[in-house]
Amino acid sequence: MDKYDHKTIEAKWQDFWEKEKIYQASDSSKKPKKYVLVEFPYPSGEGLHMGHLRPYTAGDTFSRYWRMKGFEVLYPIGWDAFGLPAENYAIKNKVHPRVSTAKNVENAKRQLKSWGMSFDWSREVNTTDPGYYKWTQWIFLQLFKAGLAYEATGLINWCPKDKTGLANEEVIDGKCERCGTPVEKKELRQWYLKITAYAEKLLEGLKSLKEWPEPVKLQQENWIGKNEGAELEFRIRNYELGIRVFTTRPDTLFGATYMVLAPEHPLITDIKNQISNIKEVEEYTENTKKKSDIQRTAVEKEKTGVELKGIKAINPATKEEIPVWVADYVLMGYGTGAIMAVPAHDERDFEFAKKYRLPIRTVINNPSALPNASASPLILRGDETAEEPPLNIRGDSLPHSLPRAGEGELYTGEGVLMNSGKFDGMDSEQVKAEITKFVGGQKKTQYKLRDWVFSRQRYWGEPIPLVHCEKCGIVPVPEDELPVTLPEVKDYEPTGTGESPLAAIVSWVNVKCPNCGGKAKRETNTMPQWAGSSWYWLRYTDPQNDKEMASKKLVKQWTPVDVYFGGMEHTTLHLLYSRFWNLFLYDQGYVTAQEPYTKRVPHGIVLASDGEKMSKSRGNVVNPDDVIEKFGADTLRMYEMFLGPHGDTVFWNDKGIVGVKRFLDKVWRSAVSNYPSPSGGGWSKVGRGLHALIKKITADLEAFKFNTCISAFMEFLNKNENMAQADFEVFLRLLAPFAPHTTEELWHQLGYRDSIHQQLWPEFNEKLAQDTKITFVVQVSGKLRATLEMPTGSSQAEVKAKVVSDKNVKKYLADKEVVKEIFVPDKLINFVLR
RNA sequence: GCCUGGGUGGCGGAAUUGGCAUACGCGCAUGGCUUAGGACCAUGUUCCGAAAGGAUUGAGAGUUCGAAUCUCUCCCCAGGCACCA
Repeated sequence: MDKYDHKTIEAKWQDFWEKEKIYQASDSSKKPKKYVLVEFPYPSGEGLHMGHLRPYTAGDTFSRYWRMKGFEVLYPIGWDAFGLPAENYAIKNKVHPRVSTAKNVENAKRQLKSWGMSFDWSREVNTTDPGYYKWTQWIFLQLFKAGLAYEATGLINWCPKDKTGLANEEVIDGKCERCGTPVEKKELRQWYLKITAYAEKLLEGLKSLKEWPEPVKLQQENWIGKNEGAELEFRIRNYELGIRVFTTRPDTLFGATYMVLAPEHPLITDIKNQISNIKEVEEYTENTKKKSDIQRTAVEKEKTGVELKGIKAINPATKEEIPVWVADYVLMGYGTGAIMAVPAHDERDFEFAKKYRLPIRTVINNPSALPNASASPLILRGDETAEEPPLNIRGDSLPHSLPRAGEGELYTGEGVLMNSGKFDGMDSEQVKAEITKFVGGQKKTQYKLRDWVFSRQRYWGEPIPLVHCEKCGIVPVPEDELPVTLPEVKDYEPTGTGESPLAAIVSWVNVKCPNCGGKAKRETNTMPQWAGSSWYWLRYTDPQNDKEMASKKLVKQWTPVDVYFGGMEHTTLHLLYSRFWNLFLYDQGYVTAQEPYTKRVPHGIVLASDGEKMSKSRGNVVNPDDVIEKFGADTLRMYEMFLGPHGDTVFWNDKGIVGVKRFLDKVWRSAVSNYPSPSGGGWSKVGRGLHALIKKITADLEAFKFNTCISAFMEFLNKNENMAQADFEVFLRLLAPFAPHTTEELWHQLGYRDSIHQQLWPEFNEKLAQDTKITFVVQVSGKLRATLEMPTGSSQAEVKAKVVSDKNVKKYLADKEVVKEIFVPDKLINFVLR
């Protein structure tokens, strides 16, 4: 064979690997372990796409590398198969999701095998398998028993197209994460997981994740959104209840000239009969409800609000009576749903005060503002108690006590207090605690993270294993009755009323209470798709266990995951959720690692060559199956890596692939023409360069710089087309994780019987990896004037002696005085002229 | 608006972290092989210039013997968050 026939060869070795089971991870191995994880795919009808190839190839290459390094590597795969597409397909075509899913799994599995992935198929899991979701339900029950799952009625995100509630994390830019439909707010009874109880631990844990990329950690940190401040109470005039507010700036309390309640704030209904313009207020709050989140939070939008006439709050610091407003720029979901407004020191309050002519009182001195008010006559300072009152434009003195409505200056920084009674002259940063104490408030930590809306009004998900009993209330299904299996339904169509299609299966819904035996109904909501993936890496360690989620011994043996390849888009979804579940299971003593993933390696997205997302409607999809048909898996894998750095967005471009194909053909030709018969052993004359190659490939692999590995291979082969056979064998071993089929075939052609993937990774000798000669850079005043071949380790004197005789350099040095000479060993010599 | 990345030939990208900018690949050009080729092989290919030489890493400044790399100002692109008090 003088040409590499990828179809025959790749199929042949895929069968061989499967038969020999060389990629199965052994629980009883004496070798040190490594756990390589890739995000398991959703088996869609379209099959796997280029986007899957990127992390899977990286994980595969890495697994192969670690196996050759002598580790027992666990590289498992499974199916995240609950979810909407299968269900929507069922609605349309009346095919049970179980059936279509099985078909899609079959196809995706064929694809993964054709890519030459070294997965351990004996550990395959499927989230829709009752033997799997039994344990998803079991974990839910543990959360429930720990008080971390609760039912509540509240305003939640609702996707009108998918007809289900959504978690906060599933709303991207105000739209449904799955289908892109603008999300609405709906008042619904929902199950929540109290992820907020783990806010601090999730934040704390990030600090221990030394091998996570900073941007990923930062994004999670921002999502959790910790904010330290104070909770203060403002009394309402002639009323027993007060208004509690959260603020990060208690130091500006003296500047709080009004208050704002969120439109949903319960106080508005409580004091309804004291509000003289209640009609106007209710009209406003009703209007707000109708608006979508997108409309409500649009930045360009001008702020609106209505004053609660007849209501006055009392600023606890100044004892002044201040107006109370309702405005939709205050959100019910954060803090207490009410704020103290300090227009002089908060941008939003400033804007609002300007519009509605509310008083703006400066209480923090802006150190960068000009001290003399007359120097900037347009800026009015409010009720400063300076001895000489500031001047307005006409030069008149201003009234002393009250700030002029709607006029003033905005300054949001820290500084020295003014107009703040006994706190005047103190530093704003230091005075925060004191002022909080002065008005009887408390220090308070707020998080932006919200509890996880955990129920979905859809069919194709794990049933929530709870029962509603008329007498006992909510009762968990006993653990020995798990799993609560999904019943067959006639109609998958979501009802849209906030009830799941399961509610219509009377025979399934009506049960006896496990507690009292009385009449009870099953919970009919299902879990979100994120449930199954929140613990799947644990199941891989012990996938057949029907007594436990996974045996503690095996969990301890394999976890944490050493390296987890996946997408940036899961940073505040799967990655956050699974860390939460793991932390919980850790606290309960079921898992041994506090953090599930030691290292996270994100990949860039694969876009079409037109720079757009690959999509059927655009017609720019490149199907990996077609590329494999034409070029083979090794070429596809290597080209995908060669496109660009693993973390970068890459554009698929059909044109460049021939470069990688040519390289592999060249490897093939080189082998077939140079080494027709088996022999081997020892190092040869190109050994030096080869040591350098081993060093380079090893280092770049460890740093996930796959693209430069490929260049290094190409460069080496270009220079050493006819290397000695022993060297070629080393070259093949280095290339094996990248081109598993080609290298396996050539390895066997060289006479070996074992798989190349079970060979050891080549070691390099540091001394031999160094060049014996190096090219010196000769500069005159920092400009390159010559280069010079010198033996490694040459001294300054040796280099100089050789350099000054160089014609070119002489020309530049003639009649000039050398002020300074810079010598960098094995690199450069620079003559600085006057 | 805020927070992250990033900006290098015609294109994808490389540069041992302050020391030969443009490796490797695509494309293109010329030549070879071929009945033919959009196959393969060889050579060349940052820009200006006939050459000597000069210029060049988004723009501008600075530090340094020396800057793609460090500092400052500005512009642009991608991603995340966004009326979060």
